[in-house]
Amino acid sequence: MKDDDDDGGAGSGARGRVLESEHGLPTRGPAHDPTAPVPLSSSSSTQRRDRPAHDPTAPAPSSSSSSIRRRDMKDDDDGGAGSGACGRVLEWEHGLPTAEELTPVSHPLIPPALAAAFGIDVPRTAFPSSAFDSPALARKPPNTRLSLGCYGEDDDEKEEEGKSEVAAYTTGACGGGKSEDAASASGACRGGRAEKKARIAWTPELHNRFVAAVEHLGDKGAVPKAIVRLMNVEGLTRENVASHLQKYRIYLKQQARSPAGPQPPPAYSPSDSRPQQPSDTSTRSTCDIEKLERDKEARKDK
DNA sequence: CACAGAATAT
DNA sequence: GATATTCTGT
Repeated sequence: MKDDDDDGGAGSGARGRVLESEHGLPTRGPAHDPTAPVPLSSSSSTQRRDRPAHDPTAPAPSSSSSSIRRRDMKDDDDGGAGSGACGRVLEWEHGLPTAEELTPVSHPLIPPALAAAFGIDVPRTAFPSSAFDSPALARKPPNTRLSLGCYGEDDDEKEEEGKSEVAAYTTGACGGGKSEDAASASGACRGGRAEKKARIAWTPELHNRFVAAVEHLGDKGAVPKAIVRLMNVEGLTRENVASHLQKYRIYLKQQARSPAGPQPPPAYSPSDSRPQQPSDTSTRSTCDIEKLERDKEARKDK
């Protein structure tokens, strides 16, 4: 247990930084490939100081003029929402992110530094939009990348995570003891080995997808594996979902237990809470869920 | 063995 | 408190 640092209580501590992407949306194209798994993204409103200039070698996806925002939609996607957080909650209750929002939400959120480190350039849209034939395949291509930010330490830590990537857990077994190298995590274990998994942050977007998937799968089929598949979020592991699901269920139970309970701030999820309002039962909205549904089926079909 | 779920740890 | 990791049953 020499791990020490780690997140630990850190959560609330100063090191709250997580995988927040750049605050500014990088150059945004209109549409992305619907098939590509949405990279774990998170947009926090936390004021984030910019990273120092990127190296000249880095492509630096973040353009200086990041004022490109497409606000035509009725709702904004990110939950963080730095500006104006007024009736947004209501909006959420109304409709989960529209399908368009749900799927295409993919930005190259890899910190420039990291990208450079890996010698990769954030792929923009390598796939023909009509390539949604098989999302499953889509995730495989060289396109896929870990966008999971690491719950690193504070701000100025440097990423040394030696290519952990997905391969990290592949070796899983690795003889059982796994904490050893992790211990020196912060130090320098260039050896390259499975490191501690960075904590993922369940941003409103992620949670939305999660809820949508769960609800869509139904009580019966809402198991981690299925959920992960439906969500189709790059880097999201079954364990991540399992953990979240566990909590989510507890939350639901509480909700059920106190329907009239005067406990307004349960807010487990900043986004939405329950499935849908009781009002309509006939008007099945064709929304995000549908999209997911389609995706799922397509995938299944494959 | 892989997975889901609960229990526990960080 | 939020997630991760471990444990246990299937």
